[in-house]
Amino acid sequence: MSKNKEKLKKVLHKEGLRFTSQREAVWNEIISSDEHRNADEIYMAIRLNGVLVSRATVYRTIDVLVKNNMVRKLDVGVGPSKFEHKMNAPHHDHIICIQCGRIEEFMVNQIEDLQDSVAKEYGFKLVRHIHQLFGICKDCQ
Amino acid sequence: MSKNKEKLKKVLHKEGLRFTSQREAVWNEIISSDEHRNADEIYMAIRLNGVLVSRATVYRTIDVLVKNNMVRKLDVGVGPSKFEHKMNAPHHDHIICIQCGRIEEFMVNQIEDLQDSVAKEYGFKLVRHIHQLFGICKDCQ
DNA sequence: ATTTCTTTGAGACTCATTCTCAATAAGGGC
DNA sequence: GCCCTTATTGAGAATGAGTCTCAAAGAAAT
Repeated sequence: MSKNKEKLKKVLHKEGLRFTSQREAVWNEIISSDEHRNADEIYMAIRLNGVLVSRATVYRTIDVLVKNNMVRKLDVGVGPSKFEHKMNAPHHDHIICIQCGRIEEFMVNQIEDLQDSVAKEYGFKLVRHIHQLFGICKDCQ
Repeated sequence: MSKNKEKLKKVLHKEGLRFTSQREAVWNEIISSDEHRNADEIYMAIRLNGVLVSRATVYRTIDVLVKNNMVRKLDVGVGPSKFEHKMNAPHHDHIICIQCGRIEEFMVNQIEDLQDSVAKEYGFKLVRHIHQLFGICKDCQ
């Protein structure tokens, strides 16, 4: 059994949820690409593969994956949220072009550390963060 | 004429928009409080003051104010967006409790500088950013 | 095999936000 | 002030992402 399938089984078990072919199909579709896709795009991709999974199940499954840190939810400021898997991908944040929608990934250790300090200072136990820079990319300027 | 009214007039003029009593009412309501309120709360507050402004106008006006950096839009992860004015208020970002919804403000110069570096590195002209830390506050832990 | 509990799918529903369009009001020129 | 042009407004319809419902189907337990 693949490592990814293992991972899914483990998380579902931890959540007290059953391993089903639908949930596997959603997870497989999400890890099959490094694109930032919305729920509907993921749903359509699964259908194109000939598998029948409802939109509701796609949303429900994504929720579980996001909650368990396997998928990141991305609010791009306009339209539906986008999702990306976090398997083997190092942590990163995003810089987004407000003209063309282009998304680049960035990661600065110093910023991560400073975030931890802020959380500590305010007595918060940090769960996640959103850090998105919006601007005009080189091509659109 | 108050400085705030001046500011609104200037921005509306710059945008080629007219100065109207409705837009003034929305702006006045927003600067009257330092709370983080959603569009509907702002709408209701205006009505309580006896002024009649439609929901559509509240949304339309907020859009202009956000675009012109007079108001900050806050996506708190669940439910409607919240808004806060930026008059005389130094720049800050937010740390949000995912249990009780409490919002604290923080500001770290070093993070701001690092953001600028990232934008520069990727060739982006930075327009705005979202930086929100989500966690469990002291009281909810 | 029977019971129990979870999951699923189809579509209804929610609710923040945006759109429509006829009526109204600003702003500029006279 | 009065016209004229053009923008703005309000009421409610429309949109659309996401969630919920509930009967049918499937898995697990006994």
